[in-house]
Amino acid sequence: MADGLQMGNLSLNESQHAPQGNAPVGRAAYIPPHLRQRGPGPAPTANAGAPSGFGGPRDGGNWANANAPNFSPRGPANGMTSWTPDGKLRPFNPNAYGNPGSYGGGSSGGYSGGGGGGGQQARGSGDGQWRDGKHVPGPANARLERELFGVPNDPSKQQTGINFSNYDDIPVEASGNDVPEPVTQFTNPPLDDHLIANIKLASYVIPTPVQKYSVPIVMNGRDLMACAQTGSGKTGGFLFPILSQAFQNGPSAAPVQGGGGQFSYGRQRKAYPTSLILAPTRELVSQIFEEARKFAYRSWVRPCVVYGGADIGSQLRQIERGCDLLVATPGRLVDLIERGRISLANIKYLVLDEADRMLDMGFEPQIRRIVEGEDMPVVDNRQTLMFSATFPRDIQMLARDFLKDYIFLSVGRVGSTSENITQKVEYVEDADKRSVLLDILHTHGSTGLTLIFVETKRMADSLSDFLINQRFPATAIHGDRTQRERERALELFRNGRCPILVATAVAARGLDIPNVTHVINYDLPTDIDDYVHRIGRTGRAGNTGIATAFFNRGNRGVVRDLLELLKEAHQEVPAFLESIAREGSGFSGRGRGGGGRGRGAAATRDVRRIPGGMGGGFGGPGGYGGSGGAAPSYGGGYGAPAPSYGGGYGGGGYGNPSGSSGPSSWW
DNA sequence: AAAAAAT
Repeated sequence: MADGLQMGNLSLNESQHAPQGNAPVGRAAYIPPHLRQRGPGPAPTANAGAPSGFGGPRDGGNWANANAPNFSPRGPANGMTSWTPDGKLRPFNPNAYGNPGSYGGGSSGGYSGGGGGGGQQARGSGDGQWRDGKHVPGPANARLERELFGVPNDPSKQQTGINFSNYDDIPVEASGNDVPEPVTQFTNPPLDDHLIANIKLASYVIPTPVQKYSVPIVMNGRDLMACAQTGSGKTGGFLFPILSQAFQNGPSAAPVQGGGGQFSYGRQRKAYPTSLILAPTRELVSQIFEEARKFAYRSWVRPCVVYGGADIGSQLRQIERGCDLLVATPGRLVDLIERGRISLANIKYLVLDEADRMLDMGFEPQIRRIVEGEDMPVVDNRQTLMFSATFPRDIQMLARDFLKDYIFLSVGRVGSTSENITQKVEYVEDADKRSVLLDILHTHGSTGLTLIFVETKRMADSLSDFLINQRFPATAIHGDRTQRERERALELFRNGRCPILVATAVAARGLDIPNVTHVINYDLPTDIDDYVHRIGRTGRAGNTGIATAFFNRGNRGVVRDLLELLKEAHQEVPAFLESIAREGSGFSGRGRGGGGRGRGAAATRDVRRIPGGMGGGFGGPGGYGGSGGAAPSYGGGYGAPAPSYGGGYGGGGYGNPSGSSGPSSWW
């Protein structure tokens, strides 16, 4: 569960929002970067008021009568009787979802999803179906419900999440053309009743700020570029509207290539998901998948997950049983496409989660291949949502190529204003760290879990070794350990048998571990966002937490950001921090100027509306630093080092990655 | 600099 339980009251501070388009009045209509090279841009296909989700009746038709011969391979039963290959009526079989026998049939449609006659067709336990143009939810399933949603009052199954008060003053800024009004509740309209029921089961009470905006944006058929981090509720932010529309509109009616015959009996089947969610790490896709299972409970939508390092055979079997919503890491997905087991021809919704991390990890070629090099519908024929913690230039390029007339959403840091976490910074030289750590562990007592972050894998090993020698129940997690070891370490930590976990950045983000009462930054990260994520492992679910950081001059690169953060969160600021911050009066180490940060400002800005900027927007000299911004000071920072801006990007460097438009002559 | 990721 990446994005957690919410409770209590959330009141957005409306004064901090700018829901309606922020483009200065009087300026020519905004043309998003990705359309600028395409001449007079085509009107976006999806318009407000006419959601096109999930291949619903794009032409205004009615699903019940949809004249759509080829449904997605595991599409609606459509009221047809199901026949086996040898012409017998197939008996209802709850486990035989989409039995192969039902494909490849006659001229009329090539597909009959089975389950006709009397029985409701179920897949796995409790799943629903789409029939006669209507959503028929499956029966309740107590066991599955417990598995998905946990047992009330059972701490081991307890839902954990972000403390609700953390959301109170998260600023959200939306810009772009015709930004829809945010919603304030999980209600119908706009959300589907079945989805709302599942949201209730998951104990989500009120939408998080990002959800308040993303729900109407996505449901109005708009593309979205959201700068938000794990923990902001962004998983629900895209799952809610996507699933809601799926429930209301049914499976995709997009033409399936190859004709009906391809589904003849005995042939291996290809999956044609309607939604694709890409994320960088295995842990992340697993978490997203688990969320999707919750909100797809009893619905016709069957979520699947694929990622590397796991047995591909079982993943294939899962896909064969039906795959409407696919959560994937890029590498494994490319593999499956190459094997001909997945087609993207029916994609209606594409989500890139943690896009900046995916690029950091070198996934751009795979992502471009998936989005532009296979059978994915073009940008106008799908809805694309991108999420990214930062908005550096390579992400802007991606947005320009993958999105159309998008709405830019900027969500402030979660936890930056949290007072549930008491943050302490101690001055500790490297040589003293071990003994100070022992002091802390001795005095902190044995309540709760302690998570210790270090910068290197070697340090993780040596420190956990040291602690074990000192008779502390410690273990370690880092990228050089096998997946098994990682899972084992996490499990030991979770269940309290090893209440001390030494971790590298692998555990900093996304992982949701309940009952962490103390986070120790034995080594501070160089990126303040990492720090925020790390301390966010504690103070969750209404509990308080302590975050201790060991600081010395080696960390002066983050001193300014750290200082700013502590003040923002109303934490005590030690005097040595102030003085070290004054020492290094020059750069703050990472080129993050004043700009878009600080004082509760949203994390990032919509570069499209920088004054005077659009023309030079993407990189005229001095470029997107905004009006007159000299290169080094560069406004927002966006997490990239200052030197890389400059004029750096003229001519060759930029190229034309998508190949979708003319070469270097641009606006 | 580290981490992560298809085999």
